[in-house]
Amino acid sequence: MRIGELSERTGTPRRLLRYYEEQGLIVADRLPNGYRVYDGSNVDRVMQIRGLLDAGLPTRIIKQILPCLNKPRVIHFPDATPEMLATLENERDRMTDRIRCLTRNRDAVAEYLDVVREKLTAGA
Amino acid sequence: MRIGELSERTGTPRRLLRYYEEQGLIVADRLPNGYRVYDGSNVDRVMQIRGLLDAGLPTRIIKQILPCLNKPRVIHFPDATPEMLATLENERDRMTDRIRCLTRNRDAVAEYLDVVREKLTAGA
DNA sequence: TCGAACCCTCACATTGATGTGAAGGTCAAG
DNA sequence: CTTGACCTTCACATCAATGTGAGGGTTCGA
Repeated sequence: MRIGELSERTGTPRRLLRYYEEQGLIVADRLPNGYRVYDGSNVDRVMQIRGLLDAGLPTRIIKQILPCLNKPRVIHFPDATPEMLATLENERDRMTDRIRCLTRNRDAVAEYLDVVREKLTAGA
Repeated sequence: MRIGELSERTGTPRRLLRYYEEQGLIVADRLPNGYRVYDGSNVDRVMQIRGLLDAGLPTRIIKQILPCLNKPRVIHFPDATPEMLATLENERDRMTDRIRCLTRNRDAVAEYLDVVREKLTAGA
């Protein structure tokens, strides 16, 4: 598929798909005329990128964790330098922190909503 | 305490504490000379704000969910307009999405690290 | 009374993720 | 062969979060 279809299927502006490519998050083949071509796997990939961006991770970090997520677990050991492993461990922990923070606050919001709903139905 | 101490205790630049105040996320009393004064509760509050910012929520949203998080559950019903409730429900769901995404990816990173560590200790 | 260490406001700069549009090439259908 | 819907690159604009520093007031201890 070309960029327009990927854009539609992921709900992502073309502009951003080019940006993600520029940042090294996705790669695109090119047709002889220069058009970008993508295969189906890019849809999931873009969704994942958007989710992580939305969760506060910068592209720089996303680029580093994406290679860990390939389903056929192929580990490129040249990438597995000690620094890289330290970075990944650090990111893993930061993600855990984020999850904790989000969970705590989401639960509080949810509880608030429950209480309000209860009052409203009782009072009406 | 004044802004310097709050800054130290939260690891947050003064500049940002003033910014959060400007955005309506925290309030500060003022000494006669104009200096900001804070009490201990602001430490937790600032930490919470930073956590949420780090998790990708914009100040605009944080400002809306913070009132739900007061421990003595005091619900200001003037705030509880239908639009506000809809906003909160929407945010709650978005937070749930973020949690899911982060959890999935964190687990993948963790698993990757486990595999690499295993290979390294076995191979060395 | 002076200097250090605070505090204030104001304002401009930067960074990352985006929006937007110009100027132009490609291609299929009428 | 032209029109419309694609695509390209390039570049400037915006927005939120943050950095940085100027210019100036306050407080306290030597």
